[in-house]
Amino acid sequence: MQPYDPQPIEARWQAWWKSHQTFHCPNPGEPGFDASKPKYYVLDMFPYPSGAGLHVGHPIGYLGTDIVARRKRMEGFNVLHPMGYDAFGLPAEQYAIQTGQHPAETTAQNIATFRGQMERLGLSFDWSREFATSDVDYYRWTQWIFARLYDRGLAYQTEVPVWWCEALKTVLANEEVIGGRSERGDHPCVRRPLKQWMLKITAYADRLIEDLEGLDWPESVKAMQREWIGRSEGAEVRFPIAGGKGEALSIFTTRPDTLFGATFMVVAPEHPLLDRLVTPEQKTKVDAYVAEAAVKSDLERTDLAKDKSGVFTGGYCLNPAFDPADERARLPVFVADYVLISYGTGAIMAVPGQDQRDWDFAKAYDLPIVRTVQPPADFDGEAFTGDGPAMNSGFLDGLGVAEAKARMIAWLAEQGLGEARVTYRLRDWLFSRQRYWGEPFPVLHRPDGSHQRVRDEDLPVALPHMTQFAPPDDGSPPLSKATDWLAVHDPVSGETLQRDTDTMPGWAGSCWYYLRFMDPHNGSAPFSQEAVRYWNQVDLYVGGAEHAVLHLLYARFWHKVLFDEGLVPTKEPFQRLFNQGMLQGFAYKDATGRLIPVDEVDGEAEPPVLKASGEPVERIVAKISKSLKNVVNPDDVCQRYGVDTFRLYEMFMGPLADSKPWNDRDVPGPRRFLERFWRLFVDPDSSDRLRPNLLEASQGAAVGESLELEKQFHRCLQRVNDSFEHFNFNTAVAAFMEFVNVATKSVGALRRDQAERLVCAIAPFAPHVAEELWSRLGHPPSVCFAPWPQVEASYLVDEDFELVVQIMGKVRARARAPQGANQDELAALARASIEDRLEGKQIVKTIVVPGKLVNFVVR
RNA sequence: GGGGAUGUGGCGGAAUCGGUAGACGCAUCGGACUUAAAAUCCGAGGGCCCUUUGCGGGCCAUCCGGGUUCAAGUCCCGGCAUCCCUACCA
Repeated sequence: MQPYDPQPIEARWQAWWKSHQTFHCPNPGEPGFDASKPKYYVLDMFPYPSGAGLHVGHPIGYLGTDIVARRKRMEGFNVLHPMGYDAFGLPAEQYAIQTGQHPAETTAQNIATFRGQMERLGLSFDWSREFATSDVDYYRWTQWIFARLYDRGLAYQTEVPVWWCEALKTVLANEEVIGGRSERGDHPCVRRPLKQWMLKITAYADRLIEDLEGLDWPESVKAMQREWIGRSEGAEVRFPIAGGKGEALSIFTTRPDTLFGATFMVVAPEHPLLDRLVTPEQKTKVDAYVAEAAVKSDLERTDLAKDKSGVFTGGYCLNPAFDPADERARLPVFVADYVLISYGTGAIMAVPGQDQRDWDFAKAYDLPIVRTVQPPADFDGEAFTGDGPAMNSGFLDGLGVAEAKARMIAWLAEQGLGEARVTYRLRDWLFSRQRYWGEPFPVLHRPDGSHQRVRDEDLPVALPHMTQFAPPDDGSPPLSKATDWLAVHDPVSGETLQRDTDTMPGWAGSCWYYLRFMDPHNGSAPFSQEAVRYWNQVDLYVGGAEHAVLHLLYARFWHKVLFDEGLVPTKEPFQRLFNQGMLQGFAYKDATGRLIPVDEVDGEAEPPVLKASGEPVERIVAKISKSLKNVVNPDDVCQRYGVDTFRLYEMFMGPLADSKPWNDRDVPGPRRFLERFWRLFVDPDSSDRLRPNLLEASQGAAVGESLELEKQFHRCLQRVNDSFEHFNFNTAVAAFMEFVNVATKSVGALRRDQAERLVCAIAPFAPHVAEELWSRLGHPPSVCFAPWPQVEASYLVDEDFELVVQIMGKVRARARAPQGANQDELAALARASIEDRLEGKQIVKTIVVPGKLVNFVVR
C-alpha cells in the first residue's frame, strides 16, 4: 500500500537539494560554470523580514519566479535566482524597541524564520548568495556607492524644511507623509528646518523618463513613474516689482500664452521676496497668515482644497505684457498657501480665465477675470483650460494655444523678460534619517562645518553597537550619543574629525542589491566586472505594485549613476517587470458596513451569522490582516496538505497578476489532483514502486489509446508553455488536470516515455513529487536539469473537428468535418446537417470559417 | 478632482484572431462501493419556458444602456459599481 504521502517525499528531496547544492549557480571562473549556456536572471523583490513571518500572501510571487527559474534551468540556462533581506530601516527598529531587543538580534531571528519558511516551500534559490542589507560586508559597499555619489556632487547637505514625526522621532521623506501623517503608524507630523543629506535625483529626471521607453514594464507603472517625475514645459517670466529698484518676481507657468490674462499674482507663504512686497499697512495681516499657514501645513493643507485662502500683501508687480503705464499692467500680489514654495519658483501669475484654482481665488477675493482663450460657444464652465483662439492678447490674438505659447516665449526671450523652462514635480531625494538602524554616512565633519568623505580604504564605517539606540527625546540622532565612535583622528591632516551621525533611509540598501547578488562575496569591490558583464541585468523582476514608484525609481537612479561611473554595462537595471496581484482574504461586514473578523462569524451558516448574536452578515473580500483574523500561515497548509499542493493551489487560484482571495475550502482540489497524478504512476494497492507499463522501454511510435494520450499530452504542454507568457499558471494547472483526468481512464496505455515527459513538465510546479517519480523511473537525480519536453505541432491537429453550424449567428447543429476540407465542402456539409431548418428559407449569404464554423444568413 | 485596473454560475476562474460562453477546480445534488461512515469512483448541473413516455426543442443570459458586424464576454460610444494610486505641481 502506498498512497500519495507528500511529507516524507518533500522532506527527502528538500534535504537532497540542500546537501547537493542543487541550485547553486556558479559564476564565470568558478568550478562547475558552463560558459556554453545562456544566462537568465530572475529576481524577486526581496522581503523586509518582519517579526510576523510569512503569511500565504507573501510567497505567491516567489512561487511564480520559482516556476520560471526551474523551467529555465531545464531549458539549459544558467539561472541566477537569489534571495536576501531588506533588513535596515524604521520598522525593524520600531519592532526592536517594542520587544526590547537589539535590532541586530530581532533581525537575525526574523531572517531565520523567513529563511526556514522559504526553504520549506521548495523554492530553488541559490542560498549561497544570501545576504541582508544590514550585513556590514554589504553596507560597506552601499557606503562605497554613496561615496561615488558624493564625489560626483550628487550628494549634498542642506537645511530644508522637512517632515518631522514626533512619535517616531525622525525625519520622513515627503512620500512617507500622507496628509500630514506618517505613512507608517499614522502619527502626526510637522515641518521643521533641519540639515539633511539630499541626493540629486532631479539631475537624472529626463533620463529616468526617456529610458522607460525600452523597458518591458506594465504601462501603468511607466505612467506612474512619468507622473511622479512630472516633467512640465513652460516658461519662467520676471514681473518687475512696482516701485522697486529693478527687483522682479519670477514665476513659472506652463501657459505663457495667457500672460495677457494675468490679473493678480500669488506667492507662497515661505517666499523670500514676501517681506519686500508687504506694505506696512498689510504687515500684521500677512504675518498672521504666514504663521497660520505654517501650522496649517502640519495639518491637512490639502484638505482645504475648495476654499482658497490668502491675504493681499499690499505690493504690486507689473505685467510685462503691457506698457507699464497701462492700467492692466498693475497686478496686486497676494500670499496664499495654494502656491507651494517647493515647486517652480514658489510664485505664480494668476490667470483666472484659464485656471480653475485662480478662478476660485479671484471669485473669493473679487478680482478681475479676463479670458484670453475663446471657449467654444457651448462652454458653460468657469475657467477654460482647453484649446482655442487667443483673444484680448495683443499680438497673440487668433493663434491656437501651442502656437501662442511658442510666440510668447520667443517674445519674452527677445525682451529679456523670461525664457523657456522645464520644471519637475520630482524633488531631490531626502536621504538622511535621525535613526540608529541604518547605514552610517561615510562622511567626516571638521569643526568649521566643512566635510570630507571617508577614504575608500577606510570603509566600512561600521554601525557601533549601542544598547540605548532609541531616539533621544531631544530629537538628536541616536548615533550622536555613541561617544567613543564619534571622534576620528585623521592621520593625514592630524585633525580630529566628527563622524556624521545620520543614517541612510531604508531605501538605500535596496537600490543595488540585485547587483551584489551577481557577486555576493566580493571583498574588494561591490561586484566584479566579470560578474556584471556576464549577468548583465535582471531579466525578470517580480514584486508588488506598491513599489511602482519609489523603490524602482531610486534603484534606476543609482543604476544610472553606476552606469556613468562605467561600473555597469546597462542603462537600466530591470528589463522586464511584473507585478503580482495581492492575495486577499475573506472577512464579514454587518448591516452598518462594519468589518467583522472571521473568528466572530459562523461562516458555514447560510447566510453567515454572528456567533454572538445570530445577526446575519455578508461575506466580503478584504485584506489579509491580523485584525480580521484571516491570516493563514503557509507552514500549516504545507503540514496538512503538502508543499506541492500549496504551490499548485496558489498558482491555480488565478492569473498571477490578479488579486484574489485565499479560500481554505479550495485547497483540497489540487491535493486530490496530485493523488490522481500519483496513481497514474504508482498503483496504491500494489507494493511495486511503479506501474508495470512504465517499466518497459517504449517501443516505436504510440498507437491506439497511447496515441490519444500523446495528442492529449502535447495539447497540455502547449497550454503549459503558453502560461509562461502572462504568468497565468492557473491555466497550466488546469491543463495538467485535464490530461490526468483523461490518462486516468486509460492508465495502462500510458507509455514510459510519456510518463517521463509528464514528470518533467510538472517539475517546475510540483518539484517534490516530480523528483520522487523521476527517481522511481530509474533516473539519477535531479529532474531539475532534465530537458524540458518539446511540443510537436503534428500532434496538435486531429483528422477531423466539430463543425459548428449557425443560422443567423445562432448555433443550430454540429457536425464532424475533415480537417482539410475546403470552404465549399464545409458549406455543403453544414447545409446537409440542417436541411430541414432551411426549408422555405432563402440563403442570402454563407460565411465559412475553416476549421471552425459555417454561418447561414437567411431571409 | 485626476490617473489606472477590474466587473462572466453559489464561489475561484476558462475562453490567442470577434466565431460552440462557463474549461479546470471548489461547494452542491444523485448513484456505486461499505454493516456504517470517511476516502475513492461514476454521473448531474446558468435561468425561464414548451413538449414528450423518454428523446427533444425554444427564449433569455458575460455590470447597465446604445452602436458596428453574418457573428460581440471580446471592438466602439455613454453610464454604473468596486478596488488601487494620486491629490492645489501653476
